[in-house]
Amino acid sequence: MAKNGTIVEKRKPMTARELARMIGVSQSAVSRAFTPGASIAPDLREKILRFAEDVDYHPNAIASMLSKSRTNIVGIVISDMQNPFYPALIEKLSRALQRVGLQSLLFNITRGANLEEQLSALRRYNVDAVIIVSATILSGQTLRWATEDRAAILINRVAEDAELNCVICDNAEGARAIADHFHETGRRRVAYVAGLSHTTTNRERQNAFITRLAEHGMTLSALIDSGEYSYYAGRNAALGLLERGGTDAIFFANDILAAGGIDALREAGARVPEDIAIAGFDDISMAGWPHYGLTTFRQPVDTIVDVAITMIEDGSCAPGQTPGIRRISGELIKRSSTVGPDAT
Amino acid sequence: MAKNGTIVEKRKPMTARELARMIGVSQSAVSRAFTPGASIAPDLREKILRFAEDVDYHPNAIASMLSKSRTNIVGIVISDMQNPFYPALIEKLSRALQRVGLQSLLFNITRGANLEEQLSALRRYNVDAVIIVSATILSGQTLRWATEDRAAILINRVAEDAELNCVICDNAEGARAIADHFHETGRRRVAYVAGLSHTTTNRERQNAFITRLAEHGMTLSALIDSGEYSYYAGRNAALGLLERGGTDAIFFANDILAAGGIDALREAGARVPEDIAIAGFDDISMAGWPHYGLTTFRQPVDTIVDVAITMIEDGSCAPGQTPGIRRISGELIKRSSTVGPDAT
DNA sequence: TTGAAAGCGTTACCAA
DNA sequence: TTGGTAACGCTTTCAA
Repeated sequence: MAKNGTIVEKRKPMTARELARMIGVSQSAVSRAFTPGASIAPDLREKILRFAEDVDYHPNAIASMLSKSRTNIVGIVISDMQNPFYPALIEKLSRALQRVGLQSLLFNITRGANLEEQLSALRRYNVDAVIIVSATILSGQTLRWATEDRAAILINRVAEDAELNCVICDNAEGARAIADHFHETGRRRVAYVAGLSHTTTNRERQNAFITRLAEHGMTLSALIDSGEYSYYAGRNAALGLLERGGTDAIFFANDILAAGGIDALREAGARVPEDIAIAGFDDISMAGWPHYGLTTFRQPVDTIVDVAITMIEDGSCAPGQTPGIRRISGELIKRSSTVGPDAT
Repeated sequence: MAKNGTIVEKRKPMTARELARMIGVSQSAVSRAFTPGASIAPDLREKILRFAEDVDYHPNAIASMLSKSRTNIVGIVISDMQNPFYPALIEKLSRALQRVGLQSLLFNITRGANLEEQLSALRRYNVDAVIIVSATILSGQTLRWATEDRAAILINRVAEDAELNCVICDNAEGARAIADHFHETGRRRVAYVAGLSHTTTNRERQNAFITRLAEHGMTLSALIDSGEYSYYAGRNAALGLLERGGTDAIFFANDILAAGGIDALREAGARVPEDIAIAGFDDISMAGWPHYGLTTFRQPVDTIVDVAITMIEDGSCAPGQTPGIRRISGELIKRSSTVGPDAT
């Protein structure tokens, strides 16, 4: 029973030295027992591990970090948890990292506030690697500062100056697939709705899409910058397009925009896909809900995560290595928002 | 220019000792300069900090952890990122922690796999506190193991044996508010759809709801355990209830279930709220979308986060303190899923 | 294979 | 207020 209100002393965990003394071996031996591949007799290791188990000894990771100057921690920098794509990505990422013995230190940065202050812990904590999944906010300069002298990977955006490793869905491929699909399904007057127009992600999708439209001889009926990747931004953009008229298909820069677009159009009395076909990008889980049935380009999240993890493990994203961009192929997912409910 | 493929040595960061030598002061002085409230002459501190800035010296947090045996890291244990409520909570939580100088180490646990292994880093890394926001998965035993000898807070669930600190929305209050609201709006044959029926969260909502129905003399037309807190589970439950008939209102244990319910009912031709009123719990952002207009009980997420942070800061969740349950009041949000689009 | 001992970069205590 | 020095708990030489 806890002593009423009294601060009970936190029992200090056992150290390797204490354990060693108990068993009658050197402290080095204990360290080796816990170091895979260390040169130690199998039975000695066995014995030490058994004892450790009994007395509930666990090596202190902090002390280990200090002497190895390796933390087994990767910093994950994120800014946009509103878009469901990111929580889903973070979830897979952190799981995959855990599987290879890495922990995720979360940096949820806030627009406007002092970024270097928010990210200073990234350097002080000596994380082994930084994974940046924030498509927005971070300027090239901050990016360089945050990743200086440290393994770093950008996910879902590319660095302006190609000085950093990037793992990214092939946005151009996706945009072209959407354009082709619109073309095949007989759409001719097509609009594009950007999220944040200046982001690399948006530019890649937008440029490839517009180029492909031209190649097909289709008309870009409108080009809207919705200002943010949000449901409501999608609604507004769609309503604007509906009012203006002359559009029979809309490609939204991502799914959450498209979801807003679909809802707004239907509420306004337009039929999707009969009057206007809608496509998105990402394939968040909501896109597959019967209510939306959103045709979209599925980001290869699993592969992206795998590639990133591999780069961390094999050191190819370490500082000093020449950085590169890895573009991963995605997949067009056709659903009822473009082809109607009776499609294959 | 990076040397082609060569591993460039990672420039080792400067240490306090080196900086001290440069300036001609003791290493202790450097440490004090960076320690708020340490006894050091203001101008000496000034001088040291200025020098540090110039040569880009930053105290090594790892070393500091080792000697202070304080990490400024809190472990956040989560398992259910599918339900949008949790990413939103995590986001606010991590931001609030950052504001008080704490970093979040993420533990994304997977059902079934060895939990102690997944959580072992929680102990090895000596996190200052553990915040558990996983409503499911963790058994009482694992819970105790993970939080042993360590500051810990459960968010959104209560510990079976009240041995842990809990910060939780007043589920009973919310459930009663929903029941009252159904009553006021003339509903009489009401169903309850559980997520995971055995979770404390569900039990609190379910029991309070059913009790209140009885007090109002209303009929519990059905009690369904949907098996998981998911959109599709909500759909199935709703369709089942529709087919069975005899229900004019449904209280879903959370919003994501309710969203599935609304979509499924409408697709099946039922009118919401005219034929069946729908209410949820949480008030995730989607609930406010015009398409759903979901009446729900808003969890006081900001307050929950604030209370949790305060408990960590003032040490009231430290081991040895007598733990307690903090229930925070929420707010009923009336929307069109119960009162129609023309409500106030 | 084993043990002793020197770091790793701080903080904290003790004199000065 | 300052500087010297012993922890903090591990990893990693270097000898044995």
